[in-house]
Amino acid sequence: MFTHMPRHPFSDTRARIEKAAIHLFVQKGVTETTVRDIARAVGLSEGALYRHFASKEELVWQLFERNYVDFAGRLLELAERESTMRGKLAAMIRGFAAAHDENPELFRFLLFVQHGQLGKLGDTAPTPVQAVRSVISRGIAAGEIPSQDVELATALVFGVVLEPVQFSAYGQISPDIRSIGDRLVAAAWGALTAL
Amino acid sequence: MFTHMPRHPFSDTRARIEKAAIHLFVQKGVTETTVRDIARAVGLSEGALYRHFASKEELVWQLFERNYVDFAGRLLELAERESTMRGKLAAMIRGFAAAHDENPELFRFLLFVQHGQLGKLGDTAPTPVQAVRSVISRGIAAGEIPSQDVELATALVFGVVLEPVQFSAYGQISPDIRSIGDRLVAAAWGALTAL
Amino acid sequence: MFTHMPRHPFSDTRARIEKAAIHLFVQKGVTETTVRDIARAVGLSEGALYRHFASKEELVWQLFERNYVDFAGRLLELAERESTMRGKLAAMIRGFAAAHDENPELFRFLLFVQHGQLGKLGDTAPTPVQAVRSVISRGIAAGEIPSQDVELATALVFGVVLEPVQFSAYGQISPDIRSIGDRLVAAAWGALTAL
Amino acid sequence: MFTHMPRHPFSDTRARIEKAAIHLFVQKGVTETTVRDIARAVGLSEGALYRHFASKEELVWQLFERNYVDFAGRLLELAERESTMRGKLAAMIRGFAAAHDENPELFRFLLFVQHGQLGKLGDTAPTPVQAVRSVISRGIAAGEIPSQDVELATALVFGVVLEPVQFSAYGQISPDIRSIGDRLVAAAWGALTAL
DNA sequence: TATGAATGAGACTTCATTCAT
DNA sequence: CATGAATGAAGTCTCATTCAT
Repeated sequence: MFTHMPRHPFSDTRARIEKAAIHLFVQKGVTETTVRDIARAVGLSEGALYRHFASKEELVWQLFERNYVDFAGRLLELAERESTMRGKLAAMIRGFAAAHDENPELFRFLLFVQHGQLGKLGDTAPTPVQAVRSVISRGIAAGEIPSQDVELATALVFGVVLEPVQFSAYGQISPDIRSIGDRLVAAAWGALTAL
Repeated sequence: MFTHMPRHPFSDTRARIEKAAIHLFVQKGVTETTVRDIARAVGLSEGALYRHFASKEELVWQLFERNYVDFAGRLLELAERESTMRGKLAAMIRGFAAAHDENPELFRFLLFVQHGQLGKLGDTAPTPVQAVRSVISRGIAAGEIPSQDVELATALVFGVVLEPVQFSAYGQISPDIRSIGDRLVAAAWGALTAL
Repeated sequence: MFTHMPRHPFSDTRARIEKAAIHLFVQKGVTETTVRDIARAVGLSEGALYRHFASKEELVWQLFERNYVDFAGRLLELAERESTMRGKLAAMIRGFAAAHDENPELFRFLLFVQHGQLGKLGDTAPTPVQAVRSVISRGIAAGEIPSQDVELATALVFGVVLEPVQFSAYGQISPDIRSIGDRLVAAAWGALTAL
Repeated sequence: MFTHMPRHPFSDTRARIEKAAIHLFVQKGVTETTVRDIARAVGLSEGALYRHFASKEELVWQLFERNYVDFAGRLLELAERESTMRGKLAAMIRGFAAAHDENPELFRFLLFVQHGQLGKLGDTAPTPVQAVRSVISRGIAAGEIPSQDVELATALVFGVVLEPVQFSAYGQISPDIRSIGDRLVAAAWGALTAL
């Protein structure tokens, strides 16, 4: 009772390209993924891709920028709902876990594969790093968190959250990061307060 | 009656190639580094490189395997000198810091650039991951560390140690990781014991 | 009770395509002009162009053939009105100037961009070259023009007329070629009679 | 009694590439000539060409610039040897003819195929156009040539010289331009002085 | 007629690797 | 051991043309 893919109207081609690209980028790396790889995965000719993206580089960049900024926004929203700094930090950590579990490949693409591109994002664009740093900074100012190097503290939180995700990619650790959310929050807090 | 540089015997050419290769691999990525890049950096012709390495892939692999296993060995040695699990863990974390500070590019190459190759190392080869996991595992058995998922605990320690190194590559955090050794040890312990 | 632009009848779409094509062909060259370029310039989709022309090559060819033969006809007519060979030659030179000034891009397209296609025009088709050659030939026979190689003489006349047009495309010389008609006639005659 | 092409020493590969390229560029046009065409003509792989030229564009540009400036220099030298302006002009016209006859394809490449690139040559670089214009300008100042628009006069000379070369490419006119040198000189002078 | 996504051939270029010298 | 021209496969991208809508 459904028709077989409309030709153009509201075509989801672009979305399919993006999904396939992210999958391949995470699996093999960006440079190692050829345009042909993507085209095949989508079931399209190579040339057809260029109707949707100006270049491979552009595709990579758009994929990163849009989603990275979106993710940062999500984190900021989650933090705003909480009043204490600990609450904000916990909410953001659970936000990381949720983002990962909803779309593990996108998460990996943003946080691992393309994290090197971070420098290209204008200084004003909101980033997850800034979101976390800001809360830590205010937590220290408010006396909720022991006085310490803010940058290092931010790194510790990121390490506690991201490394388990890395490990989960190699087995052993469950890919269901949300289920260990409490543990990650506790660990992050433990790392921040153990001086 | 004076000695010239010896012609070939114990030539340091190979070492110079390795150093240049690691530098470029860390800076631009392995795939993005061409054989010509390496040849130029060493001041050698492209063809000449193949007298020293069978292929680019081989070069990468040897660079990784030898140094990774060496590093694992160093960590094990450091751990052996300590009696308590906490002591062993602290020694290994300081070992990470020392290894980084001695040769930051090699450290990054092993832990970030090529960590994906980990799977290719036969299961029996000693690795830093195993070294840390083993100590944590025994620490839990000995009651020194609260009972918990060993794999996740290992990931937490790695995160606490590696993420600050990542951050240091982008500025802000000092590249002198040894100087924050105590802080990293405390943070790792805090993460492990905060349940 | 008012007329809208008629839908298709005598649609000027084809004319707009031709004009845009010539403009681009002269500006960037035929090969360098893409079908998409033309479509955009006309404000039409790429596919739609193919309702008007079977192929890009066809478009180029028709543009050349039709206009080139028309131009030759015009020259012949102008020549016929004069009785002396010098008069005919002068009329034709002024015909070149007039044709240029009326539509410089078309003129350039015919005489510069596509002059290489001349060979494809069946030997019987009238061409500007034949028109000029014929008059010179008869002028020599009639003793009005000194005896000389007809082909070379034809080339000289073309050179005297076309090169100023070329120069006018790069500035310096006024694009109003008609205004230097007398000078061109004199120069051509000078070249033909200076032996 | 001769060896079969030395491998590298004083290899003439570059010269062979240039010759083949010019031949093809003149025959089919620059855009219409593919790198593969050139490679085949030289008996080389496509990739090998890039050891000798950074890009097709670079090849075209170098071919044009170097030879065009050389040619201009030659003309200037020829002109210097004469004292009268008419003598200088005649010498230059014979210089055009000689340059053509020595290497017709190079001549065509410079004067027809790539003459559009003229604008890319810094304003200071000597060009054949400048050489001719300068002599005409001085000839007018000296009263040897009737007063007239210098730019137009330059165009007339170029037309008288170049158009016969164009015609010779299509047959009829002999490709031996030197043999009609006197005629061209006379025609040019006739065009300049017929007011 | 018009649209615009899609195709497929082919263009330019890069690069790991080989090999005669 | 070293050189560097050469190869051949592969990669990114363009473009004339087709076709379902």
